[in-house]
Parts: sequence; structure tokens; C-alpha cells
Amino acid sequence: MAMENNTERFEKLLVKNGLKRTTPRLQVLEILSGRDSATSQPYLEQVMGKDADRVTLYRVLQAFEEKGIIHKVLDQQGTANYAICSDGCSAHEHHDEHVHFNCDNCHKIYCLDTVKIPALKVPSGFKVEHLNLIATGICASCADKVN
Amino acid sequence: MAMENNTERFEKLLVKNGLKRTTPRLQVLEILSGRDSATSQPYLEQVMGKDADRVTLYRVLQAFEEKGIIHKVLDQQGTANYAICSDGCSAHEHHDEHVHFNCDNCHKIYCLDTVKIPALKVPSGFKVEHLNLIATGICASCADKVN
DNA sequence: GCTTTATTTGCAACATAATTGCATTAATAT
DNA sequence: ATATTAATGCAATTATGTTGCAAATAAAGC
Repeated sequence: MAMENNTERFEKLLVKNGLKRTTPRLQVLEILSGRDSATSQPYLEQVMGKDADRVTLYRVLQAFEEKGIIHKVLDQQGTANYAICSDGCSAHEHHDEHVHFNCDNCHKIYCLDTVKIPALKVPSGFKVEHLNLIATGICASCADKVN
Repeated sequence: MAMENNTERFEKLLVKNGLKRTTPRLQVLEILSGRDSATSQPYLEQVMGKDADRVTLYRVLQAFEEKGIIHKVLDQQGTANYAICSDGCSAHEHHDEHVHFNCDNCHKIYCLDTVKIPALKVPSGFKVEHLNLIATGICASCADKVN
């Protein structure tokens, strides 16, 4: 049980990014870290309840995204979902070019960190900066339940 | 100049899909067909102006999408953009699994019909139904202008 | 061409989501 | 402990999307 305390880790993360250690921010990090898939903005709003103003949540998420602490994935409905970035991310370069999987059944969004997006041939003249691949279908967990 | 008139083509397209030939519908088809990239809902709204109600536009786009006449692409901001489907599309199966290119400069969305999405290896258990790949960067036209 | 039928539109009302300005509060530095 | 700066919460506003319904319009039948 010598593992570092979550809150401690998050506090360091905030300081490192020049953000103050505030309650709403720690709360968001706690929630996001406790989930195995990306978390939708509406869900966050619901869980935080009256603990934080809706506006604050918007601003916290925006700040985190700018600093590269979290990354945003839009699902097929255009709803924003957020997940904590792996260590490779930074304010200047998000290494979030892994595939996201949007389950049609449970609507969770999984970051498939291990699946890299294959290189792409585009028409000449186009300069690709980022790739964003969302797969939809049935996730492993939902497929299991059917059996 | 023996080429078939646009309006005529569109009227046939509507009838074929069991939709009545109405002014707002023809207008939307005209606008979409006159552009080299997908068209955002807000832009359509602006161009149509008071010619059509906002609600009508929503319904026209929805009907077209259901029939497979157009397809929707969400850009990186989650805004809906629409493009006329290539002939392979139908109500039951959209053959829109080509790459979309979202220009960071002009914000246009191009359908790169010629670029196919490469097959993908996902973790076992996940069943992929559809793939959706959006590349962002600078489009050929914007890259040209810089020179 | 006129009438009937069914679809489509436009309006109004409503619901939801997102943004902005500003005063108050809270966190860090001195 | 105080000063300084950042962050929050509230109120107001704007944008975005949805629903029900009456009026208008398109296609079909006479």
C-alpha cells in the first residue's frame, strides 16, 4: 500500500501546469480517473451536481484541455467526452492519435491506446496535421453480456 | 449544352425517394451541389436566410439523410456538415466510409472519396461496425494561397 | 381544371446547451 | 497576515435543437 495517493498526484499535476489546486478541478480529475472510458460532459455535470456551477465545469474542462491534461473526443452525436491523457500528452502536443471506440449499445467511448491510426495517403496538396478515428460498434463488455 | 438541368435532376432525385418537390428541398440541393466541400448547418441557415424556416431546414436535412441523399459529417467542433452522397449511397447503407478532411484554415470539410479507411486491428471482443476518420490540417487550396 | 388527400411548411413555444461580464471568493506568494 | 492573482458562482444573454399544430402546398383522382 505504498502507492501514492490520488489526490496528491492530481495536486502535483495541477501545480505542474500552473493551475491552482481547487475543489472543482480535483473533483473532475477524481471522476475522470475512476472510469474506464471517456466521460461525457453531461455525465460530469450530473455527477458534480450542485457542487460546481455548470460554467465552472466548462472552464475547468477547457483549461485541462489546453494544458494537455485531458483530451476531448466527440461521439457520433457531437457530444463532448473527456479522458485523462496518457503521459505523452502536453500542452503543445496531444498524443491522442489513438483510435476511439464508441459503443452503439452502452454509448461508452473507449480510448484504444494500443491501436495506432495507420498512415494515410491523401491527395497531393493536402497537409495532414492530425488524424481522428472513431470506430463504432459493440464493445467487448456489451458483447459479453449478450452471451 | 445538352447536359441535363440541375433542377430536373434534383426533382427526379426527390421523387425517387418519395419526397415531394418543394422549394426548400430544391434550394438545399442547389446549395450543396454548388460547393466543393461539405456545408455546415449554420452556413446553410445563413444562405437560405428567410427563404426557409430554421425548423424546415432541420427537417429537410434529416429527411435527406434518412433517404441517403446526403451524409452528415461532424467537424472538430461538433458542428454538423452535410455533403451530397455519391451514387453508391442509399437509405439502407451509406457508403460514406471515406476520409474527411477538415481544414484548420478555411474550416472547409472535404470528402476525400478516393481515400479509403485502412482496415483496423482492435482488441479482441470489440466488434467494429463503422469507421469514421477525420483528418485535420491545411487543404490544398489554402496551402496554395500561402505561396 | 377542380377537388381531395397527404405531406410539408412556418410559427410559436419550449427545452437544452454554451458563452460572457462581473462581483465575490479562494489560493498562492510575499 | 496581507497582498496579489486566479478561479468560482451567479445572472443575463445567445445559440442550438425540438415539438405541436394550423395553414399552405404538392401530387393524385375525378
